[in-house]
Amino acid sequence: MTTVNVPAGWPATEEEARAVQDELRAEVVLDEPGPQPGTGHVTGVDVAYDDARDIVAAAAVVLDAASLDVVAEATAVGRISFPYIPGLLAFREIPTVLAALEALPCPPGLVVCDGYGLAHPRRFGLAAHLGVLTGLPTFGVAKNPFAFTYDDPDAPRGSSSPLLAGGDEVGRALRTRAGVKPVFVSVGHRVGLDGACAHTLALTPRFRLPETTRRADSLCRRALQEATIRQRPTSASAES
DNA sequence: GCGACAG
DNA sequence: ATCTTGTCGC
Repeated sequence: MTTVNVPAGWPATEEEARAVQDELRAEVVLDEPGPQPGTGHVTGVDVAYDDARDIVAAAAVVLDAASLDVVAEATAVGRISFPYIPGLLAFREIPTVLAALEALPCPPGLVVCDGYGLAHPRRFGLAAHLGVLTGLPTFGVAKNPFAFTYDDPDAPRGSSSPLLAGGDEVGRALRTRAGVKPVFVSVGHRVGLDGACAHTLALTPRFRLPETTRRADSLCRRALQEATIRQRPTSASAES
């Protein structure tokens, strides 16, 4: 596991953060179809917090896209770099996520984020932001519709409906399990929406959420626990 | 104007 | 996100 500090010059206010989004938004690439589902590497990233101790832990888990077997993993911990403000989630997660990705022993391939890409008030959510900073293909899978609207997709797995911001389709509500609440897929960088949905279905053979986010979620929680224990030793850790 | 709102 | 044990069900 690696340790990171908040980058110098990292936005400190909402105004600065929004300005960064408005500037970087122009760098997003939307005209690439992206990698073929079921080939290469697919990497899940996720973050866990301990606000009271000002600690954030990120995890990156690389899966073989065909077998969904774990190929590699890495974690990073740091100080919380930004408060949670809807629309500015990326500034809270990105420094530690970048460190985890850089600690991987192999190329991440396609990166799946926990959150949104273009489905965002300024069309520049976490997945788009991470894609621009790394140059990697990225998309987001969120558990909630945020402030967007959608019609409930048909019950069968694979059904979908547009996720709408006003009149624009900014993503898709995708049913990954028959009759279960859909997930909300949106493009980040260098991947098309059809491809992102195909990848999401390939990553959900058994559960509503993609294996990438499930694996990254459990790993970053474990990393947070270990970081917390190191900071404030318990009797159990002191004995061994 | 106020509240809601990814994690 | 997080607070949180056992328990119901495939």
